[in-house]
Amino acid sequence: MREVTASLLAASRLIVALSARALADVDETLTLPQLRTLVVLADRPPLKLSDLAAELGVNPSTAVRMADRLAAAGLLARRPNPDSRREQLLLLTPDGRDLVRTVMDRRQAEIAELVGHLPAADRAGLVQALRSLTAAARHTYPDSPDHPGLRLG
Amino acid sequence: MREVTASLLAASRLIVALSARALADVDETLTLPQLRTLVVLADRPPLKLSDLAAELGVNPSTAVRMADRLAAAGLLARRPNPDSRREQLLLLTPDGRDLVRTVMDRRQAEIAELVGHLPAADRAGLVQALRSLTAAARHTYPDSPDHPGLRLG
DNA sequence: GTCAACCCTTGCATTATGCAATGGTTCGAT
DNA sequence: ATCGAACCATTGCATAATGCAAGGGTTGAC
Repeated sequence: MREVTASLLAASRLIVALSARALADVDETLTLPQLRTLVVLADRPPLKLSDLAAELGVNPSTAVRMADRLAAAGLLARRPNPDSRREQLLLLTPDGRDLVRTVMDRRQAEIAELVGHLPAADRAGLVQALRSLTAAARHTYPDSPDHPGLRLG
Repeated sequence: MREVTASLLAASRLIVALSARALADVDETLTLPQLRTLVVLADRPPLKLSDLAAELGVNPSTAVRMADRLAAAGLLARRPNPDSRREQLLLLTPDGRDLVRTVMDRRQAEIAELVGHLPAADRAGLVQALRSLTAAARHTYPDSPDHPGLRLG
């Protein structure tokens, strides 16, 4: 059992490190929270600020400032909601969308290269085992209202 | 291939979330960087500050302030190095050691519970596949002088 | 004995974060 | 219709984490 957890932790560290590297390779200045914000906003209809905050699991004030910085960097745009003057809609600019796509592609490539070194049998076993694992997580944590970080795609 | 990376990313997110939860369950106030610092210092002979900084991959000034905070919290102690007056040795207090052990145990338990829901076959396949993966990483990134985050235990 | 290299520290700047207070907006109940 | 509760974004204040640059003490080699 100790072996399982140890290998899981090592693999997780590895993926995190590769992800961080993919980000750094694409843009030295963008931080991880900033990327996370952009990712949440990508491929989704415009979000109002409070929904973004909820999605990220942070305080609204944090989301406000994050939006400030990303807007200043030209990656995000604020639009008034025509249906409600107290709300504001956030969406990515074309630059923001491009950046997200580039980083994601890069990460995909980094991980793919790693997995490419794996024997085919291990590769199949990996998918099978990890699917089981996230399924088990879904079972253990049925739905995570208070754990926004736990997104089991 | 897309499947493999997607499942890897999902699993990594899961492990990270569980780790964060284990920490929060044990101590609401301790931050992740602080825990990481304590972990580096645990089970190791006293480190001088510059070595700690190198181990963490941060600027020495960051390590100084981290040590300040952890010392203020009673988790870490500074000792003059009898062999060199310009150096300083950092080590955990008994409280610090206890805290690290508690958090690690908790994390271990969280992950173990998850893995416990896995069919035995998947469990074996998981270890095998993850071992292959970290082995592949070792091959792809022979030794990581500039990637202190990449510890393939 | 001098000077370069090393070590820790501190000042300054920036990002990320939460809590509390505030002013504007919406909506339902009266 | 209006009044108050709920909602929304924002800002002030505090703290942690981080890097860069400068500075003062210490060591060691030459």
